[in-house]
Amino acid sequence: MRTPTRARILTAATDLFGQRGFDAVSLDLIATEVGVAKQTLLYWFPSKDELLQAVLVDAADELTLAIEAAVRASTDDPLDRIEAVVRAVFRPAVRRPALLGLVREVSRLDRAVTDGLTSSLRPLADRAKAYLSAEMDAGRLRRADPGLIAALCYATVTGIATEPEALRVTGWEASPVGLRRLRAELLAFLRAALTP
Amino acid sequence: MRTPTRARILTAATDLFGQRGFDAVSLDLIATEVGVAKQTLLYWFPSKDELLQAVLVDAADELTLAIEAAVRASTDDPLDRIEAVVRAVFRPAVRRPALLGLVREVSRLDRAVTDGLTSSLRPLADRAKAYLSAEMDAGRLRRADPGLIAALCYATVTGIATEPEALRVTGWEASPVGLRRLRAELLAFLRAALTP
DNA sequence: CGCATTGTCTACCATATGGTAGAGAGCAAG
DNA sequence: CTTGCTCTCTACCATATGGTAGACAATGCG
Repeated sequence: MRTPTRARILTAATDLFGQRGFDAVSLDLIATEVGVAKQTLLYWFPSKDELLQAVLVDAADELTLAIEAAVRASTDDPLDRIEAVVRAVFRPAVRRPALLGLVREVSRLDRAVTDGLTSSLRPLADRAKAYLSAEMDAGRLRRADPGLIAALCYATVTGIATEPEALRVTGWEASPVGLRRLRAELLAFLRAALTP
Repeated sequence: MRTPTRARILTAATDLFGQRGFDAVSLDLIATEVGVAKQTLLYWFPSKDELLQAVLVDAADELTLAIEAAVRASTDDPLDRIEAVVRAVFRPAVRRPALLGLVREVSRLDRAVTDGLTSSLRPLADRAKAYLSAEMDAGRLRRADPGLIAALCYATVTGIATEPEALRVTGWEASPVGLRRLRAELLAFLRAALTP
């Protein structure tokens, strides 16, 4: 109960929006989850839309920070670096599936709400593109469209991290060992897809 | 207006559920889209949940048929066959983005509603697994866990097909030529990821 | 103390939504 | 014609939801 109310609202809203989708989650539900009255939510965030906005900014910041830290801590080899980034994204994605689920929710929402998010992610995407392009020129990555490669990697990682249903259909089980195997296969898959 | 009402309701509901999510779409909206009164919907489908169920079954059937046709029409080479399947899924996915969006929506819904869908897709997944496994044994595909490979391919294809936002951030544009480039890169990506 | 600010709450409200009840039009069969 | 069946509609209803108005307690400050 020591955590400030605003932050608790934000994390609860992130989880719920990411798991069930924006429209499926009512303010009352979030309030109950936080253990507070609905009006306290509306005190901190004037409307449900503004709450969503704040949640999106928050999630983008968290992912951006994780990715940048992974990049700085990794070696120069592009495949290692990509692996480090994927690991950095995979960890929070597994701990809080809602986080990436939220990113996917973006495609469902109004452009007006998500424009801020996409524009805040664009620099990151641009840096990734430039980096991939340079490494392709150096012959250390398979030659391809850098932007689409970035999008494909993103799609693979978020797709696999946010769809336990699809994994269950193929017989995968959600255990620690299953998770390790999944991560290992994901990394091998990307490595094979990107090796020159 | 010649199309039977029931079918028109189904396609409208598929598009709307897939694009905006189940909870974001009201019966009134679907009815307006179809050009019919809400009670006509409730005549054909006793409740919103049963409408969803029917929509899911319908979508699964459509995808299954497209995939099976592609498999039958393709050569024996596994990489060609996978390419054929991806093309078969990519085409309806582009024409009606909602179709795959709907499949992804499944992870948000109650297990009770989606159990029918997953169990109807399981035979397809099992056949894919067995096929991949055999081809790996024959040395024509990179050795890996067949189930997870199937899931990864699925995640990549649906991820890229259902998230125009992510593509826009990386500078991609939604034109016929952009679409062809995207498909080409997707196929090259998968081919590289699966080649021994 | 006086008093303004901050944060949380109870009490409402207008609207939208899923769903019910039942009427009526068109039509095929007896 | 009449009867019954299929299909669509208008008229409602109960509930849930996002949001407003304002009371009440705590806290910090002159």
